[in-house]
Amino acid sequence: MRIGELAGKAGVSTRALRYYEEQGILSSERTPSGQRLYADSAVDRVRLIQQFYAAGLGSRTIATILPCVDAGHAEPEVIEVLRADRARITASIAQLEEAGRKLDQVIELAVRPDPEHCPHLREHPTDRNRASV
Amino acid sequence: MRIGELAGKAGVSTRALRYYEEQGILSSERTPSGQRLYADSAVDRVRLIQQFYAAGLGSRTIATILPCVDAGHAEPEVIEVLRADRARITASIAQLEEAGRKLDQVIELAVRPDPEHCPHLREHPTDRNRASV
DNA sequence: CTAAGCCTTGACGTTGACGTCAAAGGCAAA
DNA sequence: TTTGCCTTTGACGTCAACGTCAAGGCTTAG
Repeated sequence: MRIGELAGKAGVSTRALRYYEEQGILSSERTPSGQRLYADSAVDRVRLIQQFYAAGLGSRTIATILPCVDAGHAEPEVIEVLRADRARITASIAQLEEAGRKLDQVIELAVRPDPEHCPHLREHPTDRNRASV
Repeated sequence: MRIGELAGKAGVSTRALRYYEEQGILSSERTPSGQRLYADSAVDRVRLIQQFYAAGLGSRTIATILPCVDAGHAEPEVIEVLRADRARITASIAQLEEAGRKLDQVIELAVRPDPEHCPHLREHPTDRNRASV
């Protein structure tokens, strides 16, 4: 398949695909005239790349990881990199969950401004004491 | 406290603090000579801002959220924004968890290249059949 | 053969959260 | 008063993952 078809199937732009190749995380055959050709497996590969990007990993890291995915093994020092990124992801999740809880609080407070659950509302006395939900 | 002290206590750069003010998410008093002065509470405020940034929220969004945090209530349309961001965070967490699982697989495979758990290893026969963990 | 549509490389633009440097003024200790 | 560190505004730099435009070549239906 050529680049446009892959882009359509994987849900990314052709620019992105060329960028991935530039970064060494996606390879292609070439027709005699120089057009890129991809195997069907490239669709899954691109989706995997997208997933790693979504996890906050950069091109460099992904370029390190993908060969391990393919080979099924890795050098010890590379494994350390993998573990480090795994830890980063875990930490990111924790951060997100914490921020999510904070946001939930704000939403809860915003939706149901109940003074009972909101001590600091009394610090800024407004006309809310006359408001009845 | 002045900007340097706040930066130290909150663990960010002075540039970041000025940027926050520029974005309208952090306010300060000024000395007659124009230097910024912050209350002790600014430390927590900056940490909260950092947390929201870490959650992938942008300055604009944070500028929308913070007044709600302070006021303890919000307009219905703002609440929708909050919910939307909450959903984004939830989705991000799911993405991260999925990527984390993928990475775990890779690590597991890399650490213990056991053909039993790794069918595709046989597609690329190497000398691993003589390797003993 | 020719027009429409897909492809190529090259190169500059974008966005966000700052980094960094410059020139100047403020502040406290000696 | 001098020294040295802190602060100010302004403005340009950075980095990543692309977007976008340009000028031209390939491909295929008619």
